[in-house]
Amino acid sequence: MYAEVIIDQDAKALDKVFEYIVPDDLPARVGMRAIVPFGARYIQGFIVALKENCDYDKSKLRAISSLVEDFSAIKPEMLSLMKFMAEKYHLKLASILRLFLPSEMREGKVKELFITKYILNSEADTTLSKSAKKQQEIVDYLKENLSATSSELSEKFGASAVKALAEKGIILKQKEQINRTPWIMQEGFKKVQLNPMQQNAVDTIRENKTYLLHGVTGSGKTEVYMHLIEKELSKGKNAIMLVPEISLTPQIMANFKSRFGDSVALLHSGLSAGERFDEWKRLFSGQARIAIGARSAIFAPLENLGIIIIDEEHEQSYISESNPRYNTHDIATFRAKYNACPLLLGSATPSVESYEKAKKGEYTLIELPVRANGKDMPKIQIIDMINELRAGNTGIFSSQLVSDLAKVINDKKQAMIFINRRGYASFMRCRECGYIAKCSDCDVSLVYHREDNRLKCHYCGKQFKVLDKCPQCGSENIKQGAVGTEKVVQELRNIFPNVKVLRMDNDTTSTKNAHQKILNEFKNTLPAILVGTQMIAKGHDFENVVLVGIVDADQSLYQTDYRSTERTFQLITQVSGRAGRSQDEGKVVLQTYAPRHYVYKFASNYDYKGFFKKEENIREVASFPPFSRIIRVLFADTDENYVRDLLKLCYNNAIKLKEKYPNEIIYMDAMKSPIKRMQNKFRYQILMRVRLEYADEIEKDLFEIVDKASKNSVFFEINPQNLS
DNA sequence: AGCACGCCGACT
DNA sequence: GTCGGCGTGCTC
Repeated sequence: MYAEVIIDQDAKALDKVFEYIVPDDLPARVGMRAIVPFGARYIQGFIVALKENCDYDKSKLRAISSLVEDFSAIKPEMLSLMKFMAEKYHLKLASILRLFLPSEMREGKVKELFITKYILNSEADTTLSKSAKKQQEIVDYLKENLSATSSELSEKFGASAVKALAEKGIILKQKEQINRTPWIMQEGFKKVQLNPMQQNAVDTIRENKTYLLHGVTGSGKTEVYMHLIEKELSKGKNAIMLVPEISLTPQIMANFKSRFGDSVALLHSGLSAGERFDEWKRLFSGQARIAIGARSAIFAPLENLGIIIIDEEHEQSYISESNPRYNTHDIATFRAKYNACPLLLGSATPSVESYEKAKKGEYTLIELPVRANGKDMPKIQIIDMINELRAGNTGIFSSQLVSDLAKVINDKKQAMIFINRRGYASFMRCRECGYIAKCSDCDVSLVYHREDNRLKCHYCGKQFKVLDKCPQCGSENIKQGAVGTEKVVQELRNIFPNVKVLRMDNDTTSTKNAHQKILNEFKNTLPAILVGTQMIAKGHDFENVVLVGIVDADQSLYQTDYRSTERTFQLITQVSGRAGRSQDEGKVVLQTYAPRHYVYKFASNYDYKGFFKKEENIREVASFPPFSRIIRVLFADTDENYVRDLLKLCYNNAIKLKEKYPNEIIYMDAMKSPIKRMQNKFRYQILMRVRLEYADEIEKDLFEIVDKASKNSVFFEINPQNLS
């Protein structure tokens, strides 16, 4: 018997199958980890196939030395998934397999998945010498209790006595798989009665299809998820539910725990490596049957899936941006298909990509158009900041926002101020007329680069001189810049010196429980103002928040990628949902320098469909995804000359694709990456935008060209989230 | 990734 | 003369 083995090393030269002889007495099975001789040393590998014949030169074959565990850590589904991912993302096999195992099991670490128990050997003579007191105690103990775990015995009577008895054959080792605990619904949670629309959603979602659940904020999507999971569990199936990391708040986790008890495994960033492994183990052994977690939970070692749910499906965090790069939607689609189960994507603001698929019939659209509590969404008032400027207000806050804040404080209520600041890119804007510097070729905003004092397009690499005069109105008051959280807090304290102002952003939440601390303090203070970034946008329901201020909404609008408008819409909708959660009517004040931009019109009316239609049209006309595909090949290495040469070589070959696909390649160029150096690696890239019809073929050709030229240092990205 | 083999410079 | 620099190539 021969085995195909993938060496557990993340190197391109080793990214292939190696063949080994399986010794006759070795109980090797597909999916097991094995130790194999490799060159001059022994290393770990994964057995991905077993076969009767070998393809490699027989005389050169060596034999597997040993197995790491006596079970298959990689299940058949995951091996298929590995092939799928390798093909789709052009990733190394070993780097994919590593995603499937918790870090505790990585690189030689052997983990017990079974409890070792001891029982008395009924055939052995149990008479012991009088001096062996401890051993006698163990025998008596086992007579009483029939079996005990090895750790229990060692702890009570000492490891040496256990060992001695085992050697004499008086007690026997037994490996017992961790018991599958039946799913028991826990008491102590109130089962919510679904409204007819929710019930309809639950009833509809049962086929092996992808469903897009478009439910407005507060429409009770989570209840639908819970009912669906319950339904599948009662059929004996298992479930995966993905949520953005940020929504894995303690309250939400407690909710699921009380509802599903021990059958739920929660995978969140707060777990230590050991805890993470324990949860993995519970899923692997069938003890836990629901995996809830952020992106990587899609790789949960569950079989027999009954449903996969992706909540807030539009969230960026579902796309892995560091290698191995993958898109959770693709993985979920694969697993749902493999398990012949439904895939449910839920969102109040679906991504344009997903909604487009629903429109084309690829996904089945289900809508929850009303809030479960029957309340309207808070009213959104758009404030034209250019008018404020003209009126002589050069501050951060509009007079409307200041007076609304004053009222909130007077009423002893709370407000949230949301600052839309993502990344460090900043754009150049005319303070008089609101003009934004844009690329002449790409219709995306230019980014100001301080080092060389130039404006650059992150899509095509084209550079422009910094403007000293607005080309639209001639004003010289044109600057680049964004407002920071600190500045907002400072100004609030100036205006309202006696009011508690809390700040929540990356800087203030770096320590472990800072997050919760700030939220608790906010919750217990009346009146109070919470200032924050994306972080405060979701999940937290404070019943006393009656006002939400969005300062500088344009920040995400003028970021340099085609998804920025979409993101702005999503953000406004999400942030607005924070106001007026209880009996009081809420209000949102949205400040912008571009009040007539379509995104504000649609967002302020909560008109997702209208927004989608407009956005879809723009993308189609401009040939951006989902009507095209963006391919980015990133070259990164510590040796700048090496990467530059590599880029040149690849580009010179890739340019020939233009002849092969004259009408399919919309755009193609090579350039330095916007962030030229990262982690001591110099970064260059080839950027392409191609039509969908031949996108797969072009991608494949590109893979081939790059593979031929390089041993390493190359990463591929499809429709990247950002181009840094 | 590691490790061996291999062909040119300054050292006991 | 040789110890060792790391370039190139291979590992089933």
